[in-house]
Amino acid sequence: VPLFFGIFAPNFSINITMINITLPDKSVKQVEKGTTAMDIAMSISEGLARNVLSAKVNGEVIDALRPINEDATLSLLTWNDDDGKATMWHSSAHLMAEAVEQLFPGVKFGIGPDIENGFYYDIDFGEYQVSDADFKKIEDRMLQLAREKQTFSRREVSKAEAIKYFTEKGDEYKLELIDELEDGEITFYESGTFTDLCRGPHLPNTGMIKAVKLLGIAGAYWRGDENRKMLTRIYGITFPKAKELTAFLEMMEEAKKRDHRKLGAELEIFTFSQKVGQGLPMWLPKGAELRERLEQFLKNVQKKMGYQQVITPHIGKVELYKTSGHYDKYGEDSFHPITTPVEGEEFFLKPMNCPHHCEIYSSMPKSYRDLPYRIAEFGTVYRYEQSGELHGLTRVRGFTQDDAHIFCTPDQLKEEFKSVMDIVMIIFRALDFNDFITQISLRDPDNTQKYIGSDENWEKAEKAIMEVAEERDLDAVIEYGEAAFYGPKMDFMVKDALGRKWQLGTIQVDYNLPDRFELEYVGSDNEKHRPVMIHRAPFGSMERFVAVLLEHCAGKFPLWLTPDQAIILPISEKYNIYAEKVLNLLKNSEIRALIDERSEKTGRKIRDAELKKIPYMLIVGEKEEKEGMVSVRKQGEGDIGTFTVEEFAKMVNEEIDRLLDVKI
RNA sequence: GCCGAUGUAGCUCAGUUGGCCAGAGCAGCUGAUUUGUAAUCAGCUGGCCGGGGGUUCGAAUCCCUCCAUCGGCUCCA
Repeated sequence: VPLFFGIFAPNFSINITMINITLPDKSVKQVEKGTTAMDIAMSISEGLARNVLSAKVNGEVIDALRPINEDATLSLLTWNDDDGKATMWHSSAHLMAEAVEQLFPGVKFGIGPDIENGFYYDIDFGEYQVSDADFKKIEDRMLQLAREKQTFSRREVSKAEAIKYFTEKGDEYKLELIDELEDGEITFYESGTFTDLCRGPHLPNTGMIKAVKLLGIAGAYWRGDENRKMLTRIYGITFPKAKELTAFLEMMEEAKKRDHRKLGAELEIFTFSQKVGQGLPMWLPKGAELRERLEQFLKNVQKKMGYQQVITPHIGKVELYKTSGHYDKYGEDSFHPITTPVEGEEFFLKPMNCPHHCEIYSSMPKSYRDLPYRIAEFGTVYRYEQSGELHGLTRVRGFTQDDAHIFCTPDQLKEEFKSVMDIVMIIFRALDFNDFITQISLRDPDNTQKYIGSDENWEKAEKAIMEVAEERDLDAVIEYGEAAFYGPKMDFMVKDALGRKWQLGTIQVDYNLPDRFELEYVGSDNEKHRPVMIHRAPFGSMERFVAVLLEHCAGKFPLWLTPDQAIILPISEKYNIYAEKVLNLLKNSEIRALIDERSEKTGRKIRDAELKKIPYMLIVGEKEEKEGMVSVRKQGEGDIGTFTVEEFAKMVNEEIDRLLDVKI
């Protein structure tokens, strides 16, 4: 019917069915059935129509050229909408596939979706050897095809027809995908010489793609399964304007400057050595001092919150990990045990601190009056990570967790969880971390038998976590089925300079280890009971935290944390003695400072201090010496005036107190 | 671990199709200069061209292999 409709519409106007389209501003347009989003855009303005990438009809994103056949709400999607961008990038994946297929005939295609920043396509290149040297060629062909303004034509096909097409083409990957689809829900999209199995939606035409950049090439296992064939994944991004591509590339360059690996070396925070081994960071003096300040800060908070510090060894007998259950799960895929030469006893480098802490718990009998029992340790652990996984300080083989374990009764769980969350918030605030994601991981409600612990306890814990998040006004993402088998958890995630997410703080409820270690306490009823355990690490690990912090503040650490808070710049060597005097006064006020005694010009000393991101520069010359003052320059801001050393010290300490204003 | 790329001085990079003792800027050291809010000048030091093996009259340049790094995949207690 729709086919005839178009042709004979004028003669049958009396039979035309009208539909109501509600636009985002709530206005309603009455149009003929079969009108497209593009038609409606055109009726509003031609300029708008030129920018429409796709449309959201009754909540579903569809092609702007697809007929609408019933009353609907409609939003026209442009580059300013995430869904619009997604359409552009998904179509770009097709465009790239078309270009690749023309340049490398016979290649086979896996999947090619849009992603957060662009798109990729997984391709089996067969005998071809492709590398980023081929990018130029592919990009040029893509632009050439884009200029042809190819349309994307959507076609519903039967399963048999779909199978026939890809059998003839010889693409087993598409056939596997089709196999999992129901007859009647299969659609093809055809653009230029390329036809793909695809749900859509797509752009009105490829001409809207004005700028193309292929970003990378990587192996990717078919369907994410490491036992299956590795396809070649090409990442790319496209834009409706060349200028946007330039801006994107500039942003990427900026992000690289924030890379913690670069900043960590420049600011002398940490280093790696091939001789020591990959993934084994070493903290340089400035980094070690900074880390100690972070640790001290947390220790102080924890002390106020009733934690006790403990210290445990770096190795533990194999039996310890058999009891904890970690041996069965990870024994093979971990660092292998070390053995004593005479007795042949086996020890593991500790991959976590909990088993040791459980043994501390049971070293003395506990009564309900001893709970909650909170023990903390900056525990260094070692984990085998596949070599390809290592990444700066964010993914290493040896790292220190700001670990603590809380043993409590099920009734105390909620209060304890809340106080742990408060610690996380205190830390995030002191470091000005406000852009983080909170994730709550709960049981899969349809599959509760795969979790250890009673339903009653799980429900209690899950309810407690949700309530705490709500009471503290946290906008948490809830993931069902993401809980560990031993308990629900809450994680805090932060993005790095390139937008990759890293998990930092974690709070986990555990019903498993108390069982395995047979932990007990005597209740008021004089009966033995099993405590609940909470694992928690507000920083996550010192290494990863400092890495994310470096990127977060682009190397400009908060004043209380930064290695050197001020540098004294004497105008000439004549004022070095006065500079020493200023330095001593600052030391008395617990301000970390140093003197640039080189015989350089002031401009040069300022430049170097600016590049080292030292927060305050104190310039001293004849005038300052005579008056007992310092001229203060703030990093990144410039001259802020002349002060006495005491005034300056007070100003700095007040600034620090504001940041560390911790109310417990 | 897998796919792809990279590896030249502390850092950023040059080194033409293999051919004289491997170069520059910054940093460092020495000296001169004594300086007022983002680079003073001069001289010098510094490299087994990631390690090992091979091809060649000759290798930083070509081949093999190992190591490390980078971007992904898979993993992540």
